[in-house]
Amino acid sequence: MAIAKPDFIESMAKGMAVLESFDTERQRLNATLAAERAGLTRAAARRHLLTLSHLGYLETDGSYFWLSSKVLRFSGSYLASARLPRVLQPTLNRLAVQTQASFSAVVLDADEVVIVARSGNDRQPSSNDAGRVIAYGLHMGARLPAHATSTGRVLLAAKPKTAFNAWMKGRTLARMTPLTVTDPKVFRGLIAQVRQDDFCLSSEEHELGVHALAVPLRNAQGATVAALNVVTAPSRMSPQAMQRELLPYLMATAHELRPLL
Amino acid sequence: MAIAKPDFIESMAKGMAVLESFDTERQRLNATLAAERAGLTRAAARRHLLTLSHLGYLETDGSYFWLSSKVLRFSGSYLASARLPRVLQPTLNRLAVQTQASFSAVVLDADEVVIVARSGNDRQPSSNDAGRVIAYGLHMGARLPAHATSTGRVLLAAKPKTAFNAWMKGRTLARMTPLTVTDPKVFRGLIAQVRQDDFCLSSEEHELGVHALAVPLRNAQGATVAALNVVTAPSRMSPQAMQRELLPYLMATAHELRPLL
DNA sequence: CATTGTTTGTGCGATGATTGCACGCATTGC
DNA sequence: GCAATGCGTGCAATCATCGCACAAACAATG
Repeated sequence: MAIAKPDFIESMAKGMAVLESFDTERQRLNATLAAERAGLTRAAARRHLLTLSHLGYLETDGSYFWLSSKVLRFSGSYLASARLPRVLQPTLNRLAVQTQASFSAVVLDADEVVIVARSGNDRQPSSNDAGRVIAYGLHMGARLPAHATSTGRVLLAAKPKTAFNAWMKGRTLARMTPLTVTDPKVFRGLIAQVRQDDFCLSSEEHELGVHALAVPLRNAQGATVAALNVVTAPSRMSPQAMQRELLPYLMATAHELRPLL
Repeated sequence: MAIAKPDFIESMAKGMAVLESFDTERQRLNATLAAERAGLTRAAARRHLLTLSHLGYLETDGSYFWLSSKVLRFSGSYLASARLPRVLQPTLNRLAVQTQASFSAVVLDADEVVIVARSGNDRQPSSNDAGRVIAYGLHMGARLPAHATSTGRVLLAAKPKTAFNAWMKGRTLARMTPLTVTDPKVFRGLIAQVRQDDFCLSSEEHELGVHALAVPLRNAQGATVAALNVVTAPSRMSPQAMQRELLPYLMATAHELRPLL
């Protein structure tokens, strides 16, 4: 690696790697753990952790570190600036009121989908106060594996064939539940089906007890810019019923949004 | 400044300053603009911008840069990990259903409040489809000036007197609307009132056409850890009606949440 | 169209921030 | 009580980073 890269600040990249090493699974890290997750030496990791906590992005008890609410600053700015969430959020709110279900809009980032707008209760309506929580962890900014989600498949199906093949190349499809499709051949078939149907129904492939139905969101030029889905519990609605009752809402919404995207 | 600071990585701080220079007002920046906002030389700013866009946090057309959806990764991790939003979000969702109003939970960060959980429609119920949008920009991670918001005042009132005095010292209270209280003396009086009442009603001081009512959220040890508020339009509900009809919900919720915080 | 002024991209050598080793201290387990 | 493991942190070498300064692109003006 002889070439100089004066336009790439290494310690910045290391710092971001440290910040990224805090994820949904590992929420509290010390220098040693952060080092191995971020691929740095312990000393470097520690210094970056200290820097980030000085800047207010991390909190610490002296040896362990965790994310502070200051990191929400970035999502706040993104949500205020990006066209997509601004346009989608009010529509999703309306859908939630109309249908009493939970909706998410997502974009694809590498092999995961990222939730950029979200609405609805995470609880099933019920007579008592609580109701059962469905679909854990579906908050703004949450990342889910593309191959095991209805929205991910819709977005993968929207890729040009060559890009999709490149995406598939050498990839193993992680099993999330006993129902996850992990065989590449079967998976390619599913994607082909999505291309035909222009929607995707995925039953308990990402999380047991959750059905999801997704459609692509296209802009006026016909490019798919996001995917919209709705989730329900199988106990509440069969996949067939879901398709019959909720697909029209999704499609109508996609159509409405088209000139705005 | 002869002392060495081996535990503070300067370029990391610069990079974060660059990332922070994208905010709600200025969403697209080139090297020159980012430099002056972040307080760096143009060359340094450019290199950090390029690095951040290589890492996927920014998008660029070659000369201008803007935040990409990847920044949601941090808020996603935070929301999944932090106790506060995890506990509050379901409760806020329930409140929104019960009352048809909009609720936010916030924490204090320096002189701003940060929204860490949020629920409800941003539109007034109405016969036609749209309804009027109230309270713009109240999304997750949004930051509002503490002195002009009901929640901010509740959190300031919860500070120990000495800490509050330190906060006030030399501060000018920015005028957000014609109704914003900007006189320090009057403001101190308001805070004293909040200490007595244990709630705060703020009418159109942050944004015209928005009333807000807030209560503190305390944990089992009695420490105030966040504030919860509800917003409505004055046309829909007078401040008095708001206090009469919604304050009981807020107080009951604060009481319920107490053992969970 | 020429000219001047302004903004932007980037090579380069100097500089000092960054690095990782290595040591000493704290803590745990036997 | 001793070994073993983990952790914090000087220190000097080094190499990434810095900002200058120039070139190129572009804009405005005569």
